[in-house]
Amino acid sequence: MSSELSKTYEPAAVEAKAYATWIEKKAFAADPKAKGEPFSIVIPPPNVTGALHLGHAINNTLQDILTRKARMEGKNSVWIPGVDHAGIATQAVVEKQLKELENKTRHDVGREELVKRIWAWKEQYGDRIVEQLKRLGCSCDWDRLRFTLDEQCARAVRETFFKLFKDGLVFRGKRLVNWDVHLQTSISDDEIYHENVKTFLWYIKYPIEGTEGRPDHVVVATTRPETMLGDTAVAVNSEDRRWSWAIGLKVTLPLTGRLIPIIADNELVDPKFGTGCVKVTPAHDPNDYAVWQRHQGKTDEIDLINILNPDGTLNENAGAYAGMRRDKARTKVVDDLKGHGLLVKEEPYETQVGHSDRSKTAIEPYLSDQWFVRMAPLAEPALEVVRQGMVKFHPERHAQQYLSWLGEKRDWPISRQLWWGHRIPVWSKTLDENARNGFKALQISPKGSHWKGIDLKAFAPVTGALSTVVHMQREHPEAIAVSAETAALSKDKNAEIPAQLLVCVRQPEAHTESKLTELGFVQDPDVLDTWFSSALWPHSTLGWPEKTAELAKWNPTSVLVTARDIITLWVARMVMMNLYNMGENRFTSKTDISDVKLEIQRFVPFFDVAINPTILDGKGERMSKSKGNGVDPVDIIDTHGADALRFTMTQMATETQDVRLPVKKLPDGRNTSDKFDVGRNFCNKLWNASRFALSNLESINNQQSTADQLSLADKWILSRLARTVAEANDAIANYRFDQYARACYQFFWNDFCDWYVEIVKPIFKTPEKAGTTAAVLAAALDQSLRLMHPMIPFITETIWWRLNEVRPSRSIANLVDAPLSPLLIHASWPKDGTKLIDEQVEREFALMQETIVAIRNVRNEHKVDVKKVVTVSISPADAATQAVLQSNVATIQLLATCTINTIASGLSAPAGAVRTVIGTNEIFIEGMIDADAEKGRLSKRKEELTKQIAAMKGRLGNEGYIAKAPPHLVEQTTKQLAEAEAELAKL
RNA sequence: GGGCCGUUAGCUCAGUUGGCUAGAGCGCCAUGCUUACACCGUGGAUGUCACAGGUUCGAGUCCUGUACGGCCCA
Repeated sequence: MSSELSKTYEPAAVEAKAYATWIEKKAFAADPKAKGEPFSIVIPPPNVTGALHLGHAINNTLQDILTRKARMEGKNSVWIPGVDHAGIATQAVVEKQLKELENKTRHDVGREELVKRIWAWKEQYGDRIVEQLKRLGCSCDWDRLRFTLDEQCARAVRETFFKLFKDGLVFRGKRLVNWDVHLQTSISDDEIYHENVKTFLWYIKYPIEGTEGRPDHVVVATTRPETMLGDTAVAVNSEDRRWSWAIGLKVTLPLTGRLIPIIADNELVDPKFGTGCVKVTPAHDPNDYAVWQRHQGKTDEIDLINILNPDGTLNENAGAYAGMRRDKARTKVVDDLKGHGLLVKEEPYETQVGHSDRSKTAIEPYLSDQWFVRMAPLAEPALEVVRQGMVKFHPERHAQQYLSWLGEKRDWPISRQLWWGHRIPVWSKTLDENARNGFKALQISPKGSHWKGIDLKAFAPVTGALSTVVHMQREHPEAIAVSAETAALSKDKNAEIPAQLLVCVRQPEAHTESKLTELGFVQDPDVLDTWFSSALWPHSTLGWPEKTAELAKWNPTSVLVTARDIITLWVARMVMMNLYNMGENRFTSKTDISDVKLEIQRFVPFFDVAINPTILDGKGERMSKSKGNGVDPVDIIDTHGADALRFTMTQMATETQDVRLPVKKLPDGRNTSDKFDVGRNFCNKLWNASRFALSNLESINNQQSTADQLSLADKWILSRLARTVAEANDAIANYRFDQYARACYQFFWNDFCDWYVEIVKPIFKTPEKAGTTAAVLAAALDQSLRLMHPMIPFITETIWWRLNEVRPSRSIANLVDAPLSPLLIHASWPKDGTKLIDEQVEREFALMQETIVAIRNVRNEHKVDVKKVVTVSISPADAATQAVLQSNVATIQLLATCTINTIASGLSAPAGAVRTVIGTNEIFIEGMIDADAEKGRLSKRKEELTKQIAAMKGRLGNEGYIAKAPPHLVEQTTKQLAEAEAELAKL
């Protein structure tokens, strides 16, 4: 299958071949009917218009680590990939293209044609991000790729909407949106830019009714005088003694003659600013709208009057100004106020005005019909599962954001004035007088703007379209649901009689839809927020509402890996919707939960939520296209390799909220960062160490993998390996990916390469004696590859193939279990080898290391030529030390380039030798040129020790310490003190 | 305005119920192409753990406050 490893590590070749092999062998394919404990992850679906960025790189690397490890552990593992249709972003891309290429707007081509074009665009470009994820090495089951707008997801969306509709959890209401009067659509906050505009601040007099000798008017200031036509109150601060007396009185609104109240609102009005009186226009200003909301249901409830048409002209509520464009109306209003002597002054003023990114026109806060999901009943169970720890955040602190946001239970606006998305499956019709009278006679009145459930019998007397719909519902209660809503928001309060009939159609069905159209019903033009479809992701991807094997096996999913900023937008909604849909509507209130605690766990979307850090540039700023500070992961894959990228990302995945990645510009204009060198260097090291091991293993004819005579180094590397496996298990179980990377790095580089490989080199010079060493070397490499595969899959897989050729059998009886597997991706995860951890061995090895380092140190300081063999004698502290050093003389001589002359206690320094001290062992190195250098070092050490001894004596002399510190620590300090004093004595 | 996070070596970050004589990688200095690897080896230098108080025998770690930076929600 493979051949020898190339002399230099070439990631591009390695990666292409490994990925192709996995695909060819269907290595990522999962089968819900296969055995094994379930493990599943659904990908946070990336935006279809997007390209892979570093956020994806880290996020998907971590998911891949979890998936690959679970797979190796023998779990029935699946990673479901998918892409998000990203409503506004995608439509904007295509609309922009339409404008550029054909100079047309969406209105020119029409809804159907635009949607067709967006699909065409998606077919052409939508796979880009998937291809990029593949280059990253993601082991997603690509046959299960989903799109939030595909048929399966659409089915789940319709089903969910229908259920919510029937349960009265979805309703239509008014809301202030950012209205683009040119494009006649609402736009989101992030599509607005603010521009400084030179205008005036106009001060207007509003006469007060019945002031009884006090000031007879208030003065309000505004930059948008025409909005006064929609004023419904004047607000003052109740603490403001200038005006508190006027609360409850009324003013006459100039030009209209309407009487509006003076109300108290301390949140809106800062008495220190301006006149202390603020006009309130709830339908045309977000702050004023908040006032309206605050006063709802209170005694000082106020009206809400919309004075605009969708095209920006004034509507009939503006009286004489109806039909004028907003700028015309402004001039006219100012003139008329002047005429009435109600304009106090005009002050030049500069203010920021929000403009639409797309049409460059000033946006208007505009009250429009929007659909909402009622949060309270859905949020409560979703809060509870997190409070109860059934869904756990990692790091834990992120649960707070989830709980506090969801705790507000603010209704979720789900409609978007777009054409690209799941269209709201509701058909509505305004009821005629006759029908309304029918309702009146039946004394049926919806509560608020929504009304749930129609008693069929009660409808018997009703005729016309209403009756037909009622019959349709009676015949097909599973297919449609009917509801009604009142007409008015404010003024028309006593008319709480259904004005609109709403029909929700469960699944697309031409017959029903045409029938409704025939009856004069019109489908809502809006589409659903993209998050509505992504909220269903953990079950819609698995086939819900069908009762599929996938759903049974893999929902709840094991873990969701995502970014911090998505906790509220997405995580919270998935929890709600999974509980609601999978729990079959049982979990919609708090009272349900206490009864069904055990049951409810089965319906969470995931058990764990792992939050990965945000990657910022070197200055701590978010990476973005406009700033040009982003690093393209694909560039890094090209220059460093995907494994290098992945290693670096893994190492950066700490528990912090964000990590910095200093960005460097390349001459060709691309961005990179030195941080990726860490990953590349590590991969290079792995590659070359493996080449070394493989070439030596090749020379061993005796493939017998028994190990009777393990050397200290053999036992040591197996002990270290066992420790590392334990560390890795721990780290990954706690989503501490950085610790996993660190453990692997340390083990492989510092222990395996720097020590074990170096020690083993001479042994292979006589292959016939290297049988045991080969067995340990092969086993160690085998386990290392398994251990690191989830993080750096390509390179480990490639080396694995070669290892399989060179030395198929790597198990060592009673020591290392290494079952053969043609592909590493399917090899078993290293067994817990904690019984191989040997403290004694590690201590002895450390003693040897310290001795070697001490000699090297002296050599370096005395500038001894690397090749020169020095003569060394050692005076060990005790017999045990002597024995250890004695039995490892060969290794010490090899790694410190020396000849050991004598090891004997009580030895005195040979004439002219430099003396150094390790603990209480004295080491004498002969033939040094400059003896002073060592003296300097030793005197520095003396100083250090003296300081430490003083500190430890101080501690031990402290009664509190002796009395309160744990005995083992006191003992330890005593021992350390004795050691330090002994060492000092030697110096 | 509310909540959360960060501030540890020149840079990027670890430091898990307080026991630290504070670590790693990069960079830096010295030295070596000893055939696995110069994307490397060997050795070395580097810190009032943001600041000010407090608790404690003992604080990078806990508490309070301040400063600076960031994020989320209003």
